[in-house]
Amino acid sequence: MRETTGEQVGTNVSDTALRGFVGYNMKRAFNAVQADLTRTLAPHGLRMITYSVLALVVENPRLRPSALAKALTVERANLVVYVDQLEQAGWVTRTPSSTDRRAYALQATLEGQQVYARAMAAVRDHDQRMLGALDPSDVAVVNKALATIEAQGRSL
Amino acid sequence: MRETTGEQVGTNVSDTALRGFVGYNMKRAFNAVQADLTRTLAPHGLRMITYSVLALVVENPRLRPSALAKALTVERANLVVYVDQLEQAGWVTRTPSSTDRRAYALQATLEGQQVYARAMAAVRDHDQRMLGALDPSDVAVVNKALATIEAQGRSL
DNA sequence: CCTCACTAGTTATGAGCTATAACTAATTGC
DNA sequence: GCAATTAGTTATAGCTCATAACTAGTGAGG
Repeated sequence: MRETTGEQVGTNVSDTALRGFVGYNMKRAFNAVQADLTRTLAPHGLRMITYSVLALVVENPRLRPSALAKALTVERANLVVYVDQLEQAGWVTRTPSSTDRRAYALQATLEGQQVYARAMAAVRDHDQRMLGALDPSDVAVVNKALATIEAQGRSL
Repeated sequence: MRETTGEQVGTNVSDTALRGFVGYNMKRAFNAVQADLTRTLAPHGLRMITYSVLALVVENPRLRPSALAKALTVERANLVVYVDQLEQAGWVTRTPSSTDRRAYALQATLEGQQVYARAMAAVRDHDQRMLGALDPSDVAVVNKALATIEAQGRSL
């Protein structure tokens, strides 16, 4: 005979109310992804945000910090710190703009490009690891839905 | 004639490499969701995490902090602070366990349940706001996929 | 029954991400 | 030319997450 005065102690804790919200599922899934991605990038000397910054700099030569901040939806003030770190690592350079003396052009050094290429391969593996159990068509649906949700949120 | 020595300045910044990763899309979408949800909960005196804690306490009477931490995948050490805040607000009580003198039983006060009910309604609106543009069948796919990704991540 | 490993809850601390305000210098619009 | 705006920066603060270390209580084996 089980007592009814005891406490919830096992794994039978109900979170059905929260599971109904996409935000809750997103947070839980993202935490798991983030943990694995952080482990994946650490050996390359990168974090999620610095990896993203490096990726855009490689992909968009002579990118301006302000454009970069806008593209990543990051505050310019915070971006400064990320670029500082990449610059100190010798992977990104700030060269004064030839047309606007307030602005800089960001560029990846050769070493920065090599680090990025290696990290990119590791991230690809990570992505496969996280999505291995998913149907490719579902992945497409998820990516599209996430983009839609993002756009919806930005418009508020 | 456009000069080719200028910097990327407009909205034509490419992030196609990153867009291929679910983690990147998840982070961006989640940031948007989080921003709106934070605004939604603030008037109720709750944050995302304290709302989640309150929800599970309401749903699972006499829940133990350790079981709660496990259910939310949160460190016990951090949970203490969240419960402290809910207790100080008068929404949750800690009563000593009758069977284990180390443990406590968490319970929502009447006021806690009322706050939760009001917040729940607001969160439901928020959820609708974020998902309004999505096909209901896609939402189901997304929720299932997120749960799968989460489970995959936890197994690493 | 006594020791020892383990568990529940807690405290303290640090790192990382985000947001905001305030500042300098340069540009642009009127 | 002057005002408003923009680019980059510095400083700061709040929230989340992770870890270590501690106290107190439990439980299993000898």
